[in-house]
Amino acid sequence: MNITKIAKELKVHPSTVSRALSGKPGVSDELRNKIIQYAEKIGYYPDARASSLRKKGKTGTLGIIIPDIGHPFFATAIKALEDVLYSHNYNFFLCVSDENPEKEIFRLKSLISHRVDGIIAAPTLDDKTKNFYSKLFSSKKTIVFFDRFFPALDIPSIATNNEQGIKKLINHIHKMGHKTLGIITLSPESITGKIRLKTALDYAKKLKITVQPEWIQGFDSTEESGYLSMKKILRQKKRPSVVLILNDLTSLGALRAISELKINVPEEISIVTFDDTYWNQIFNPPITCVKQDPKEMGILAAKYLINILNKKNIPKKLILLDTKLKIRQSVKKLN
Amino acid sequence: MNITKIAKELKVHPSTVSRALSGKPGVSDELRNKIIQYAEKIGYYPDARASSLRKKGKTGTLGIIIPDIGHPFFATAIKALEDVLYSHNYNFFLCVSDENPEKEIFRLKSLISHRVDGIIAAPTLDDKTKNFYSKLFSSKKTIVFFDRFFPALDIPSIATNNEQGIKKLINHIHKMGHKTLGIITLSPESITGKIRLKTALDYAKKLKITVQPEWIQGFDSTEESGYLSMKKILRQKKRPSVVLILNDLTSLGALRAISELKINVPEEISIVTFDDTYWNQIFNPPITCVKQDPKEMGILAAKYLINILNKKNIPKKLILLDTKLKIRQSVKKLN
DNA sequence: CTGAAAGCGCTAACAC
DNA sequence: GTGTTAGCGCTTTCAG
Repeated sequence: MNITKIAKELKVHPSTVSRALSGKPGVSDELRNKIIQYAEKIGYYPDARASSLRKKGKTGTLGIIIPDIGHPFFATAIKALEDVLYSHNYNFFLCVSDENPEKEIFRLKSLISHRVDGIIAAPTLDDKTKNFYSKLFSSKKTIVFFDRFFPALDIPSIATNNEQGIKKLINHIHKMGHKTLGIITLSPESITGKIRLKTALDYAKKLKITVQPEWIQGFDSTEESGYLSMKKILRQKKRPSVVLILNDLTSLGALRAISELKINVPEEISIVTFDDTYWNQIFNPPITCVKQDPKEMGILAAKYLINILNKKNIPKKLILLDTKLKIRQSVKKLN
Repeated sequence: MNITKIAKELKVHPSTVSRALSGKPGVSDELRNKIIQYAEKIGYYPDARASSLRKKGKTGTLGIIIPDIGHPFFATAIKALEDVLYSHNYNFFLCVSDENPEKEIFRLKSLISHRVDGIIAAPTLDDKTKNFYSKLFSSKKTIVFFDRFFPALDIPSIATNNEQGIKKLINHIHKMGHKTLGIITLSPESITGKIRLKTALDYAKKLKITVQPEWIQGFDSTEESGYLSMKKILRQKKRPSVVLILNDLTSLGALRAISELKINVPEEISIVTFDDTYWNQIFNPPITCVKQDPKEMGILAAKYLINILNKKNIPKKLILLDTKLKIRQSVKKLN
C-alpha cells in the first residue's frame, strides 16, 4: 500500500493524501478526516524511508553502540537513554560491539548507510576504531561518547571520573588501617581498567600501602575472571588484608569464590568494589564500594546529542561524572 | 555525497558507480577498484533508504520490543538475539514498551513506517496491543513473540513452560516436608505472573500445602515490591515455612529484606525463586530455584524469525522451553 | 483548497 | 563494459 493507491481509491491526488496524513495545511477538514480514517482502517503508515529521502531531512533514527548489553551497567544506561530518546521521538538501532573493532566499524558503516541522525557510543578503544570515529567526526557526523572516549579526539564525551572513584576507595581503606592491597583487574584492553589500575597503584604507593605483584590478578572483565582471580589471591600464603575489585561482573565472580570457600568477610579478608550493582547489598556482609551512575550517564548522553542536533550551544566537550562512596560492612577496621 | 556526485567526479555514469559498489557484474575490474577506492577515501556509504526503496526489497532491519531492558532476563535475551541477527547481517531497532500499550503501539507504528522486515516482541498483554498485533499479522507482517504471547492469536511464539517450572518448585518443597507456603507475586497485569500464581495455588492445593491469603503479597514486578512484600510476610505472627518468589527482580528485593532483618535462611524461613540470576549463587545460603533460559529463548526467537523470512518451513507455532530445577541450600528439610 | 510535475538517491531493464 | 531511462514512495514547489 502507498499514497498513490490511497489517492486512487479515494479519487484524490497523492499530494493531497500526503498533506492530509502529515498534518500539513491546505486540505479541507472533511477531506483530511476521510483520508486519515481510510489510512487508519487499512493500517497504512507512510514510508519513513521515502519521506526522509524526499524531505532531505533527518531520519529520526539514531545509532547506539555498546560493548555488551548483558552488562548491568550498560543495560541501565540504555534504559535511561531510551527514556530520553522516546520523549524526543527518536528510534534507535542498538549495536553491540563485543569490544571487537571490526564488528564495531562494520556496524558504524551500516548506521551511516541508514543515515542515522547521530551516534551515541561507548567505543571500543582501539586504533582502528579511533581512526574511523575520527573520520566520521571530520565529515560532520554527530557523535557523543559515553563511558569511554578517545582523549586524542575532540568529540563530546561523558564518562565517570575513574581516578576520583579509585581514590575514594583507597582513602577509605587507608583510614581503616589497611597496609596491604590486592587488586582484581579487568581486561588488559579496557582503558577503564587501565586507568583504575594505574590510579590505584599510584595512589596506594603514595599512601604507603603495599601491592605485591602476585596480589594483582585478572585476565578479562568477566564473572569467570573475577572468580578465578579471587581464588588465586585467597590461596596465597601471604594475603593482602583487603582486595579491590575493578568492576561489577568481576566482583560477582569474586564474591562467588568467597561464598564457595566460606571465607568470612571482613574478618578474614576485606573487600571493596568499583560499581554498585544489585548484589552488593544482599551479600553478607553488604559490600563497601564506589557507585557510578549509569542512569545519569545515559540521560546526559542522550540530552547532549539532542542538543547538538538542535544546535543548542554546548558548554563543554568532556563531562566527568562524580562517583559516590557507599560505606557498608565489608572493610574491617584494623587500627 | 551521493552516487551521482561520485559519478561526475570520476566521469562515469551513476549506474556504473552503483554496480561497482554493490558488487554487481558488468564493470571492469580496473574501473570497479577505482570507484571503490574513491568511495572509501571520501567515506561514502550508499544510502540504504534509497537502495531498499528502489529495490522494493527488504530493508535488512528488524524491530525488537521488550518491556524493560533493565531486567536481566531481557538483557540476556537481547544479547543472544543480537548475536544471531549480526551473523545474518540484520540491524535492529530496540523498542522498550514499559508495559505501556500506548507506547508499544506507537513504537510498532514507527517500526512499520521504517518498513522493518520483521518484529520480535515480548508483547504487553493487553486488548489494545492484541488487536494491533492481530491486524499487523493479518496484513502479512512477520512477527515472532517471545517470553509472552496471546493464546488467542495464531502468531509464532516462544515462551518458558511456566506451569512446569512452578510444579518443579512445589514438588521440591513438598518432598522437603513443607506444608505451608507464602508467595510473592508479580504485577497484577503480568500474564506470566498470573500463570505462575495460579499454577502454584492449584498445585499446592493438590499436594495439601496451605497458602493463607495473607501469605500472598506483591503489587508489581519490581525490586521494591519484593522488598516490601517479604517484610510483610516476615512480620506476620504465623509465617509460612517457605516463600516462593515469582521472578528475579522481586527476589532481589526479598533477599534484601531478609538481609536487612538478619533472618536466617533456611533455619527461620525457606526460600525458592522462579529465575536464576546473578545473585542467587552468592547469597548466603545459595538459593534453590528454577532457571529459565533467556539466552536459548533469544537464539530461538531470532532463528525462528529468520527462517520465516527465508520461507523455510516452520514446524510449529508455539515452542515452550523447559525449566531447570537448581537445588541449592535455601530449603530446610522438615521431615 | 486541490492538482500537476519534479526530484530525493538509488537500481534494474534495456540499449549500444 | 558502459550509458540511458524510468521509477521506488514520498513531499514540495508552482498552477489553477
